[in-house]
Amino acid sequence: MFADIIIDIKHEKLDKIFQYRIPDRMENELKPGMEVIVPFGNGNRPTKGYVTGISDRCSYDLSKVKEITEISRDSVEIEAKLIALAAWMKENYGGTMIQALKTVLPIKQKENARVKKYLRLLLDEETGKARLDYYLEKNQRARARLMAALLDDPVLEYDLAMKKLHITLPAIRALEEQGVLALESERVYRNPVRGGSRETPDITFTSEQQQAAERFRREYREGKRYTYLLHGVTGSGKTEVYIDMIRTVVQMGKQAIVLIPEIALTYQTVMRFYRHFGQRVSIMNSRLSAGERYDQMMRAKAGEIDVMIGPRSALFTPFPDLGLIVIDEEHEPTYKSEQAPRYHARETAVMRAELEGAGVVLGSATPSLEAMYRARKGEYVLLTMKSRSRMQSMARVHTVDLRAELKDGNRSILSRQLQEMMEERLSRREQIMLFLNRRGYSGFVSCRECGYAVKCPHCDVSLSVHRGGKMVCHYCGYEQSKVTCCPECGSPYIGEFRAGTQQIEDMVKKRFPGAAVLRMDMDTTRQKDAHEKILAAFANGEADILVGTQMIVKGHDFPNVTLVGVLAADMSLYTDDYRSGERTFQLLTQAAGRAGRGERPGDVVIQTYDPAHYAIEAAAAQDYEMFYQQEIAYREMMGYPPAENLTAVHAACEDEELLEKGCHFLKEYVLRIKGQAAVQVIGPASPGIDKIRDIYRRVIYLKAPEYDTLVKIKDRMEQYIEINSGFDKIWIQFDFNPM
DNA sequence: AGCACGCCGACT
DNA sequence: GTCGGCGTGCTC
Repeated sequence: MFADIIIDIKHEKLDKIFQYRIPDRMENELKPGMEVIVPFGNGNRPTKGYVTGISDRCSYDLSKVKEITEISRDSVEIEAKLIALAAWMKENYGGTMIQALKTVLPIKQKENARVKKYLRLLLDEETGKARLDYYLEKNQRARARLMAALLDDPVLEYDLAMKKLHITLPAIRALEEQGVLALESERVYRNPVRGGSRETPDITFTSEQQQAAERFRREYREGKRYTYLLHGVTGSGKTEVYIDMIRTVVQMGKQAIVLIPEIALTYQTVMRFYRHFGQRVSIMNSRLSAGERYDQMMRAKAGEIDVMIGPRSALFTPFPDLGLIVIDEEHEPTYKSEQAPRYHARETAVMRAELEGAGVVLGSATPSLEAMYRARKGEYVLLTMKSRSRMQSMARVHTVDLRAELKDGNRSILSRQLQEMMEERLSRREQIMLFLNRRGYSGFVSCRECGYAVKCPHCDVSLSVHRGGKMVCHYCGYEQSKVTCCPECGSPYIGEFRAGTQQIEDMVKKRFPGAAVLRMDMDTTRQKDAHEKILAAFANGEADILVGTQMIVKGHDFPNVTLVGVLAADMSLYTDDYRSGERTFQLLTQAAGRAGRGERPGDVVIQTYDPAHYAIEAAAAQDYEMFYQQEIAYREMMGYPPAENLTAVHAACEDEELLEKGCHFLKEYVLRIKGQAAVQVIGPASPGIDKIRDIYRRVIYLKAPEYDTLVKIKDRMEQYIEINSGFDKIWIQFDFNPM
């Protein structure tokens, strides 16, 4: 028997699998995920490695294969558990073990630079100079170069010295041995959370909050570890409940992870935790450098912190005794990874909790169908909070039928009712949010005579117009100047189609000249911190109206906002994936939740062309149950997740013909191996965008009632792809229950 | 990352 | 010729 092993050395060159023979005495014991000691390299020096797989065949020159020395028993528990988790992820989401390990283990990679290495000169200037002369005389140029540099600056950064001076390790080692310099490494753990007052404010719970927190506390102390789904309407105070639950866990000497969707990682959220847990809270986010993130992981491992707050990746914080994982806004699509392994944080959290004896709390105002489905089946414990805390009442929701509006001659994007209400709010100096339910900003350019749309030559997407008259591709960055006549038919009637946030901003300014308008979209938030700045400006009352896309409806409390307008509620319904209804309902509910967070009650105006659609009706009625029943019936009928399971097999290749052939063979293969299993194979189909950066893309869908069936097919397909060299140039990735 | 190998200039 | 520095390439 042979074991696949990855060597625990952080260097890209070694980022591959090495095979070792398994001695008979270990055969029964050795399992993937275990840490072992193996002889490595020419000197057979004992090296740490992780077992990623076991097989009875060996694909390497047998005479060169060595034997595993031993299983390291004193390996850190934390790592062993994370590796087991990685093995589970690899199995359930596809991809390689290395990819899985990389997502799970805090590997330094090139951000190693944060843990800086320095060269320090140990000699005084005089002896140093003498030394330099000696090296020059001996014609030892590398040493001389290094010595000269050290005389200029007695402490050099290792990386810098290597690159700028063309010095390699042997030269440094030589000087080290001669006692000329010392190789030092300094690790600077930084704590990104600081400042703020730390009075522990008393939380006054509503009875619903009380019930949820108490039930958790009781069951947790009894040693029960469940996955809870905390379904609480916007403003019901979920965060306070999380804090209380985490307290319960921390009091028992355990640690907690709080996952938040990236966008909501706001200063306020962190400060709320800071007030309760002080310096023992740390955060993770993309704004921290990779090195800083690594430092946070190390602090966690060393037991310096109790609570880690961060996006998806914080799920793998190496806590010594993990007690609880909280996933806030559980329904957010950011919890699904876009890179292999394409894991979902919710399922992975449940798995990690199981491996480590921890509990899980999923929180949302609009739970994902998946979570609610499992709760109804009894897999999760459902905790419900139906009323807003702090005596706020729910917003009133008005639906406006845009078709009727158009019939009555109003061609503006603002309905008459919305305009009236806006005027009223402006006169009362209250704030308004206008939400355009649409991704992107300005529309694409198309010809009104022949319908030709200007596309990117490298990608299968329309170019969009930016200020300054340029047309830009968002996928590859391609730019060209704006066309003045149609390249196809020569007609001069070519121009931007559909209104984006920018156009809405202009329009609103024209209609309400006295009002100060702020706009928030991809365009205005491109700079660092622009996001927070705009929101802060709006919260300070620097503007009366905030116009924006999705991003304005997340998180944030604006007590002075009493009117929210959803300009085109059904835009997100017309995408052709099965989650469009769910996404629309969630967005509308969130938008509605923005209104009336202060003392005054709020109003919400939903403008739509399809007021009878159940997602819009349910959002208008603020009735999750009604939505859930309709949506789950649809999913069950169509066999979509969570009722059944779906795998998207993405394939991409520069050669369109080769891709088509490869997909054909893949499909044939699946049809051949599936046997009597209830598997549906759909495609190869277009993934929506057929080409990005000159690389063609196709997708095959596999549908089956049981997840395991799909996992088994994935395993067979991975084998098939590896064996057949025809797939060498085709990039293939699996996506289980894609979002 | 660490080790051997081999090239190339310098010294006996 | 030989010695030693130093870059290169490989490690199951």
